[in-house]
Amino acid sequence: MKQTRNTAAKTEILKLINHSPVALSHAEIQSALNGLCDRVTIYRVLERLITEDEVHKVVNLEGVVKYASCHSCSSEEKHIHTHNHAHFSCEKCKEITCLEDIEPSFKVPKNYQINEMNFTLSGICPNCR
Amino acid sequence: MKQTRNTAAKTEILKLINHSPVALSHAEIQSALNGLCDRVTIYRVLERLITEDEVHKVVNLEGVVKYASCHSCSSEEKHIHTHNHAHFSCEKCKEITCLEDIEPSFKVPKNYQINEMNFTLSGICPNCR
DNA sequence: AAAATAACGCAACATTGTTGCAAATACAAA
DNA sequence: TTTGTATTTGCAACAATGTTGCGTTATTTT
Ligand SMILES: [Mn+2]
Ligand SMILES: [Mn+2]
Ligand SMILES: [Zn+2]
Ligand SMILES: [Zn+2]
Repeated sequence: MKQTRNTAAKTEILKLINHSPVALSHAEIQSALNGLCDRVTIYRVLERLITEDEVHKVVNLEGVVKYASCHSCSSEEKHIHTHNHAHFSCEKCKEITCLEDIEPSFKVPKNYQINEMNFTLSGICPNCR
Repeated sequence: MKQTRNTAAKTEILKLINHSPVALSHAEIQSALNGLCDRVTIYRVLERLITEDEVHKVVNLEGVVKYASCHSCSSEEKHIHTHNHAHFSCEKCKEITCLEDIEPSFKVPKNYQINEMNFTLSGICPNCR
């Protein structure tokens, strides 16, 4: 398998995501980086960070893609990585927060092979009320 | 409130969605309509159908927006409409199916006001295995 | 130091979704 | 049936997001 390198772009992007309490969009990351690298590079770095299980992708109810760090994923078990926790998407401030302690229970549908799950609650976050 | 009219575009789009076993994207609807109307009109009709609670919007794990009919929503209770059922997103054929009998249980997060939920399972659908 | 590999910038393109405005249409009232 | 009007549509223009190819730069290995 192809090895990976640490670059300024990758370091800064990961730092941004790790230090943010909410999930960040590509646009938000780009403006925070302040011209450090090209927007295509941001897409490619995010892709890399996901395959390396450093961050995960979250999509809100409107289809907006955001990226969040993997707090609850211990580094040892990163290869068996699944983000089976819930997310909250605020309708007012549009922020996405990981609700890492919420694991929904459900009956598994017959004949379907389930690999991942996305459980997103939306409404108003504590800051907005 | 503003009244709504029945047009050829609206009728055909609703028929398409109602007769499809899986959720349809704007692009799929457009190609099925075969030039019946402009693509902007499709967006506007879909918006209308959603506010009229005829269809609902589903977003898959990659952020692709699709539209599905409201089978389990009785016409009487359309004004108190919430789609609190799960969806399945196939990683192979990319189809989205409503799993209308699956309602997940979870503990409500404190301080968050929940208005909607999106519970999407993904993996391989029965047709693809 | 040289070769190999990984990451990058840039340009070009595709897809998705939005907005303004004038023309067409649906539908209810006359 | 005709008329009036609010609703819907088409078109053009635009914005946002994401992808690809390719030549250049940077990092790692030999
Ligand atoms: Mn998360
Ligand atoms: Mn559904
Ligand atoms: Zn908020
Ligand atoms: Zn499938």
